Amino acid sequence: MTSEDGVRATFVEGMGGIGEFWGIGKAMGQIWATLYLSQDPMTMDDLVREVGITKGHASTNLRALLRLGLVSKSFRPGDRKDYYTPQADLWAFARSVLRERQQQEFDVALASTSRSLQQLEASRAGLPAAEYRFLKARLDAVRDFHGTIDRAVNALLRLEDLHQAAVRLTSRRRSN
Amino acid sequence: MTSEDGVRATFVEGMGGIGEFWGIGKAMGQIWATLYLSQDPMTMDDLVREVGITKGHASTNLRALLRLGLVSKSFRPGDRKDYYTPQADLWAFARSVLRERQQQEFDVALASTSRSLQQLEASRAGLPAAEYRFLKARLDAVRDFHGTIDRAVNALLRLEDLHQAAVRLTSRRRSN
DNA sequence: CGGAGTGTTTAGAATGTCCTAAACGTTCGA
DNA sequence: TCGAACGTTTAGGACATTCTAAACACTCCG
Repeated sequence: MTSEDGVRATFVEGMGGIGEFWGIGKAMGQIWATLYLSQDPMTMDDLVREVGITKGHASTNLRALLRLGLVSKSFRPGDRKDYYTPQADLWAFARSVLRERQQQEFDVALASTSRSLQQLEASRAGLPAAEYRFLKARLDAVRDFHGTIDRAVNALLRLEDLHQAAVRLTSRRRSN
Repeated sequence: MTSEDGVRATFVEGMGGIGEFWGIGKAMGQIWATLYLSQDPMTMDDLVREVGITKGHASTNLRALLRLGLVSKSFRPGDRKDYYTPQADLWAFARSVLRERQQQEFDVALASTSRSLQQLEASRAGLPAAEYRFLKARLDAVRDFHGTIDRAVNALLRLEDLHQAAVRLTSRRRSN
């Protein structure tokens, strides 16, 4: 029980909240935060002790973190334990999370809108012309909107240095 | 039961998913979608019928939608019903949702990180110098990161035409 | 072999969120 | 004043999610 424990506890708790908020779960946030404030790689047992979750839960969440590239695993000769290291580059971290969310969003949104448009065309004959035009215009607007967002996010994700883009965006040059 | 019902059902269901995904809830997404595909303002009873939720639930979610500016309310002389109209400008819609999330995120993230930093300073005397420097560096990195993101999002929110920014971002001019 | 050390899987408990049903309050017109 | 129309609030049920506990599988070493 050293004197910096409060520091870690506060930060870990906060990252738990952020993890929930961004849809990656409280435990994942807490695990990542714990690793992030550790000078050395940690084992699953270390995490079980420090985060206060069970081994099984740690296992599941570590696997998810590995899949997202938010944590990496390493080994030591003559030691059967796995050692975990956090992705400490916060911009890479953000890119991973954003990429994941983008993927999910894209699936559901694109599917429903384009399917609606197909159905609209299919039933065009049975509709009043004004109704058809109205629905077409609205659904097209959604599709265009989504397409633009999607391209913008992908452009962001392709930037090797997201940080630079953010700084540039912040510097309020009026470009017109 | 006209032939375009499938169109609406598909889209409404999809927006329900998107609402969940963005943390505003399924019902809010569905209600907004229903209004968006209606040529005329709708009453709460209309929505109860079309979306298939109860009056109470509709009431709660409509209030939330109003608060976020995603829906607006109007009246007709000699008619006690409230009439609801969707925010049909999708860029304004996105701005509202983004603003809301930004607010929440900022609260939790800033609070935990800066509190951690305070605690770190408070317990500085009892810490090995190397440990102090390590924690300070990591927490500072988080705070800087968060500050940059926060400024970037606020810059986006201030743009009167978010669409233009997205289009510009997409057009991949190498600016260095 | 057998047993200790490590990580994974799973059944179910705990928790939180969403939604309904119904009571309630208010306003308006007969 | 009464009752109908409309919207709000609330108690609780249904559901999904998250987490625990414990069984399980694998590997290595004595």
